[in-house]
Amino acid sequence: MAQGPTITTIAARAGVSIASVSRVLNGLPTREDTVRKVLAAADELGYVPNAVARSLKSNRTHQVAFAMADIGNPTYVAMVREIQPVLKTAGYRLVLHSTGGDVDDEVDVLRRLGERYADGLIISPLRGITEKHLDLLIAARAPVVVIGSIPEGAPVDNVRTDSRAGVRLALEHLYGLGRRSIGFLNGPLDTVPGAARAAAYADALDGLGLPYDPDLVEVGDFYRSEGAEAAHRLLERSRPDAILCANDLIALGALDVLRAERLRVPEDVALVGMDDTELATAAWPTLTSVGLGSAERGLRAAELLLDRLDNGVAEPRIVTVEPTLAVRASTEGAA
Amino acid sequence: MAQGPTITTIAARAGVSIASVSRVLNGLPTREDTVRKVLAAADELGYVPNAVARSLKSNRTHQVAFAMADIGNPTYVAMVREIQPVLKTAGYRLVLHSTGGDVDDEVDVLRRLGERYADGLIISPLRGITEKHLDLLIAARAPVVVIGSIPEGAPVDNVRTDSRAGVRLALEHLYGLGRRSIGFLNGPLDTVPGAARAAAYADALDGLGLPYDPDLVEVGDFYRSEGAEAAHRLLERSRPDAILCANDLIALGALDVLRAERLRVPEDVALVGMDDTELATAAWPTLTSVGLGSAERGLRAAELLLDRLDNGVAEPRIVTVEPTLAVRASTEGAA
DNA sequence: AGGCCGTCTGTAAACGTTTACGGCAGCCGG
DNA sequence: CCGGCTGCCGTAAACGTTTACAGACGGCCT
Repeated sequence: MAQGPTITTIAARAGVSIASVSRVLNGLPTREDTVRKVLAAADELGYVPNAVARSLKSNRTHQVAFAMADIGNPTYVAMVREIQPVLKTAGYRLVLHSTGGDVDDEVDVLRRLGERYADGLIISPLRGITEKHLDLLIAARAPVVVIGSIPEGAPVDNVRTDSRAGVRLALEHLYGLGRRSIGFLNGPLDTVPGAARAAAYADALDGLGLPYDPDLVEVGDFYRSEGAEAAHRLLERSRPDAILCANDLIALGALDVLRAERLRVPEDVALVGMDDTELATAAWPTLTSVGLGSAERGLRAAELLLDRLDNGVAEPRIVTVEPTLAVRASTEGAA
Repeated sequence: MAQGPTITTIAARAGVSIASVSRVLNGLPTREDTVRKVLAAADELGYVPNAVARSLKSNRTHQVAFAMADIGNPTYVAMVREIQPVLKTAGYRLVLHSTGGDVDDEVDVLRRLGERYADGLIISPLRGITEKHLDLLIAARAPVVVIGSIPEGAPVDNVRTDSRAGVRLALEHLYGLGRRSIGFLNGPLDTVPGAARAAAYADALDGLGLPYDPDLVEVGDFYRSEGAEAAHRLLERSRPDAILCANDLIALGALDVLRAERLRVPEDVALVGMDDTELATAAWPTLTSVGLGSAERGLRAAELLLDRLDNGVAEPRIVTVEPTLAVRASTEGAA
């Protein structure tokens, strides 16, 4: 594992200056036989340019960071899956941060961006943009794209989903099937998705002329076991004929409980998940689920960032991804 | 987005030399009031050290790369999920490469490691270590840990799973349940897992005194739809009383087909998946699955790499992770 | 009082690139 | 035959750090 060759080594061997070596390697116009000598020397030495030195000079790392709460969550996997190839094609590496949804961790990522280890950042803050975030965002020395909603006037690109429309899609679908007592299993209210979905649920009920019944709402966390517990609590109190879950994992938990209670899905209770992940089609009955366009949000975020990296400053842009409803057996009988 | 402050800026403002600034910021012994002046200046300027310059000097990037075929595959998600926190705790960032299982891409990752953008690499080559890999591995200027099997004597750390034992666990379980006609839906034979599992299947049958029947074996790809197609082909020819699938996705595909054919699971056909992912418990009936310790393999790989980064060279080590069998409803009746 | 030691600081080199600038040789035209 | 232009090339500076080395200064001991 000896120290690798540098352009100095090559220059010595080829009998030229390091400037010539650099020029040849970068394809700048050079006399034929100089090119030959340099390339030969580089080849014999197995030269590989040092990315760090290059970055220092060019002020470009060719890296982009992506920060999200938990790579175990299929939503984020979908995003990464879109982001990665786009970056790769454009010649960027992907640096992955799992913050666990911790605000301090998120802020830390933002601050660290000042170390210039990456040319840009895509961040999906679970707890939303706090004051601390905002200051750092404004002062950030590299472009940032936020996935999720941001405060008015924050000076960054933003990709969001219309979760209000998504919830409305789900409730209208259930309403159209004749369901009138529609429960809701939500995630924590102090998260961005949790808060947004709570508001959207109340809104959509209102739009359908249905009353808001607190007994039909339970809050847990975005995991299966917590979803099951929440479903359990809900069913102890009330007997809805449909349940909307704030993500597919919660819906799986609810499915477990419904099965244990010998309630048939969808005959007794129709079930709708959110995020439309692979889990929705793995379940039985397959889950109707509201797709919030995770993959597309990832894609658009990457595109926005690359555009900004290539073309410099521009007005902050906001992209909204439309939700979709994938109707499956958990609301419409056998698949 | 003005150019950020450097130690030179700080030095000017504090009226000291850049060496003093560096010393203060690195906590080297310095006179009290110099420390104060420097820290004050740094604070006022909002100084953040430049990671690239630091890397150039120290020859450490504090980054580790992880290369695998597809981040959409739950197996790799499990690995990343373990690798990330370990690296983070040790002060390393994670660079993610999805190679799509393409050999050239994998080789490229290995070659790029020479650019020194990362201090080490964890790689899980889908197609195995070819000659090209091997040369680069030997010449690599940074430590590499390979997840999956490697040729004898390759000079790198290695974390592997005993898939032979895993397959044996599954077949013995099925045998114990009285199944004697055990089909096998495999992935491509030119992948490492595919080849290993094919051999293990033949082996385990032999160990149980069962004949190897080519009609009971089908090859597809490691995806759900391909698994379904393979299952379909298999069932057209033969009527096994159990099917082992080379991963959970294939098993889901098989489940779809069995359901369509009105074959009951597990009464008519017992079904076993591999990898023991989240999908296994999302399915219905829940899937018995062979756990190949993806999470643990990721963890151990990260530990090996960090150890090598901290403590320099040592003999190449091989860690083997034992498989486990999670027995669920798809082989043992109602959950 | 002089020398010495210890503490702190500044100068400068180094990490591996890219690139501005000036020099040199060769060629052409006048 | 000389001046100037063109085409290549080498020298050196720069990116932002860390760090070896030497210098400055004060205090203490003899």
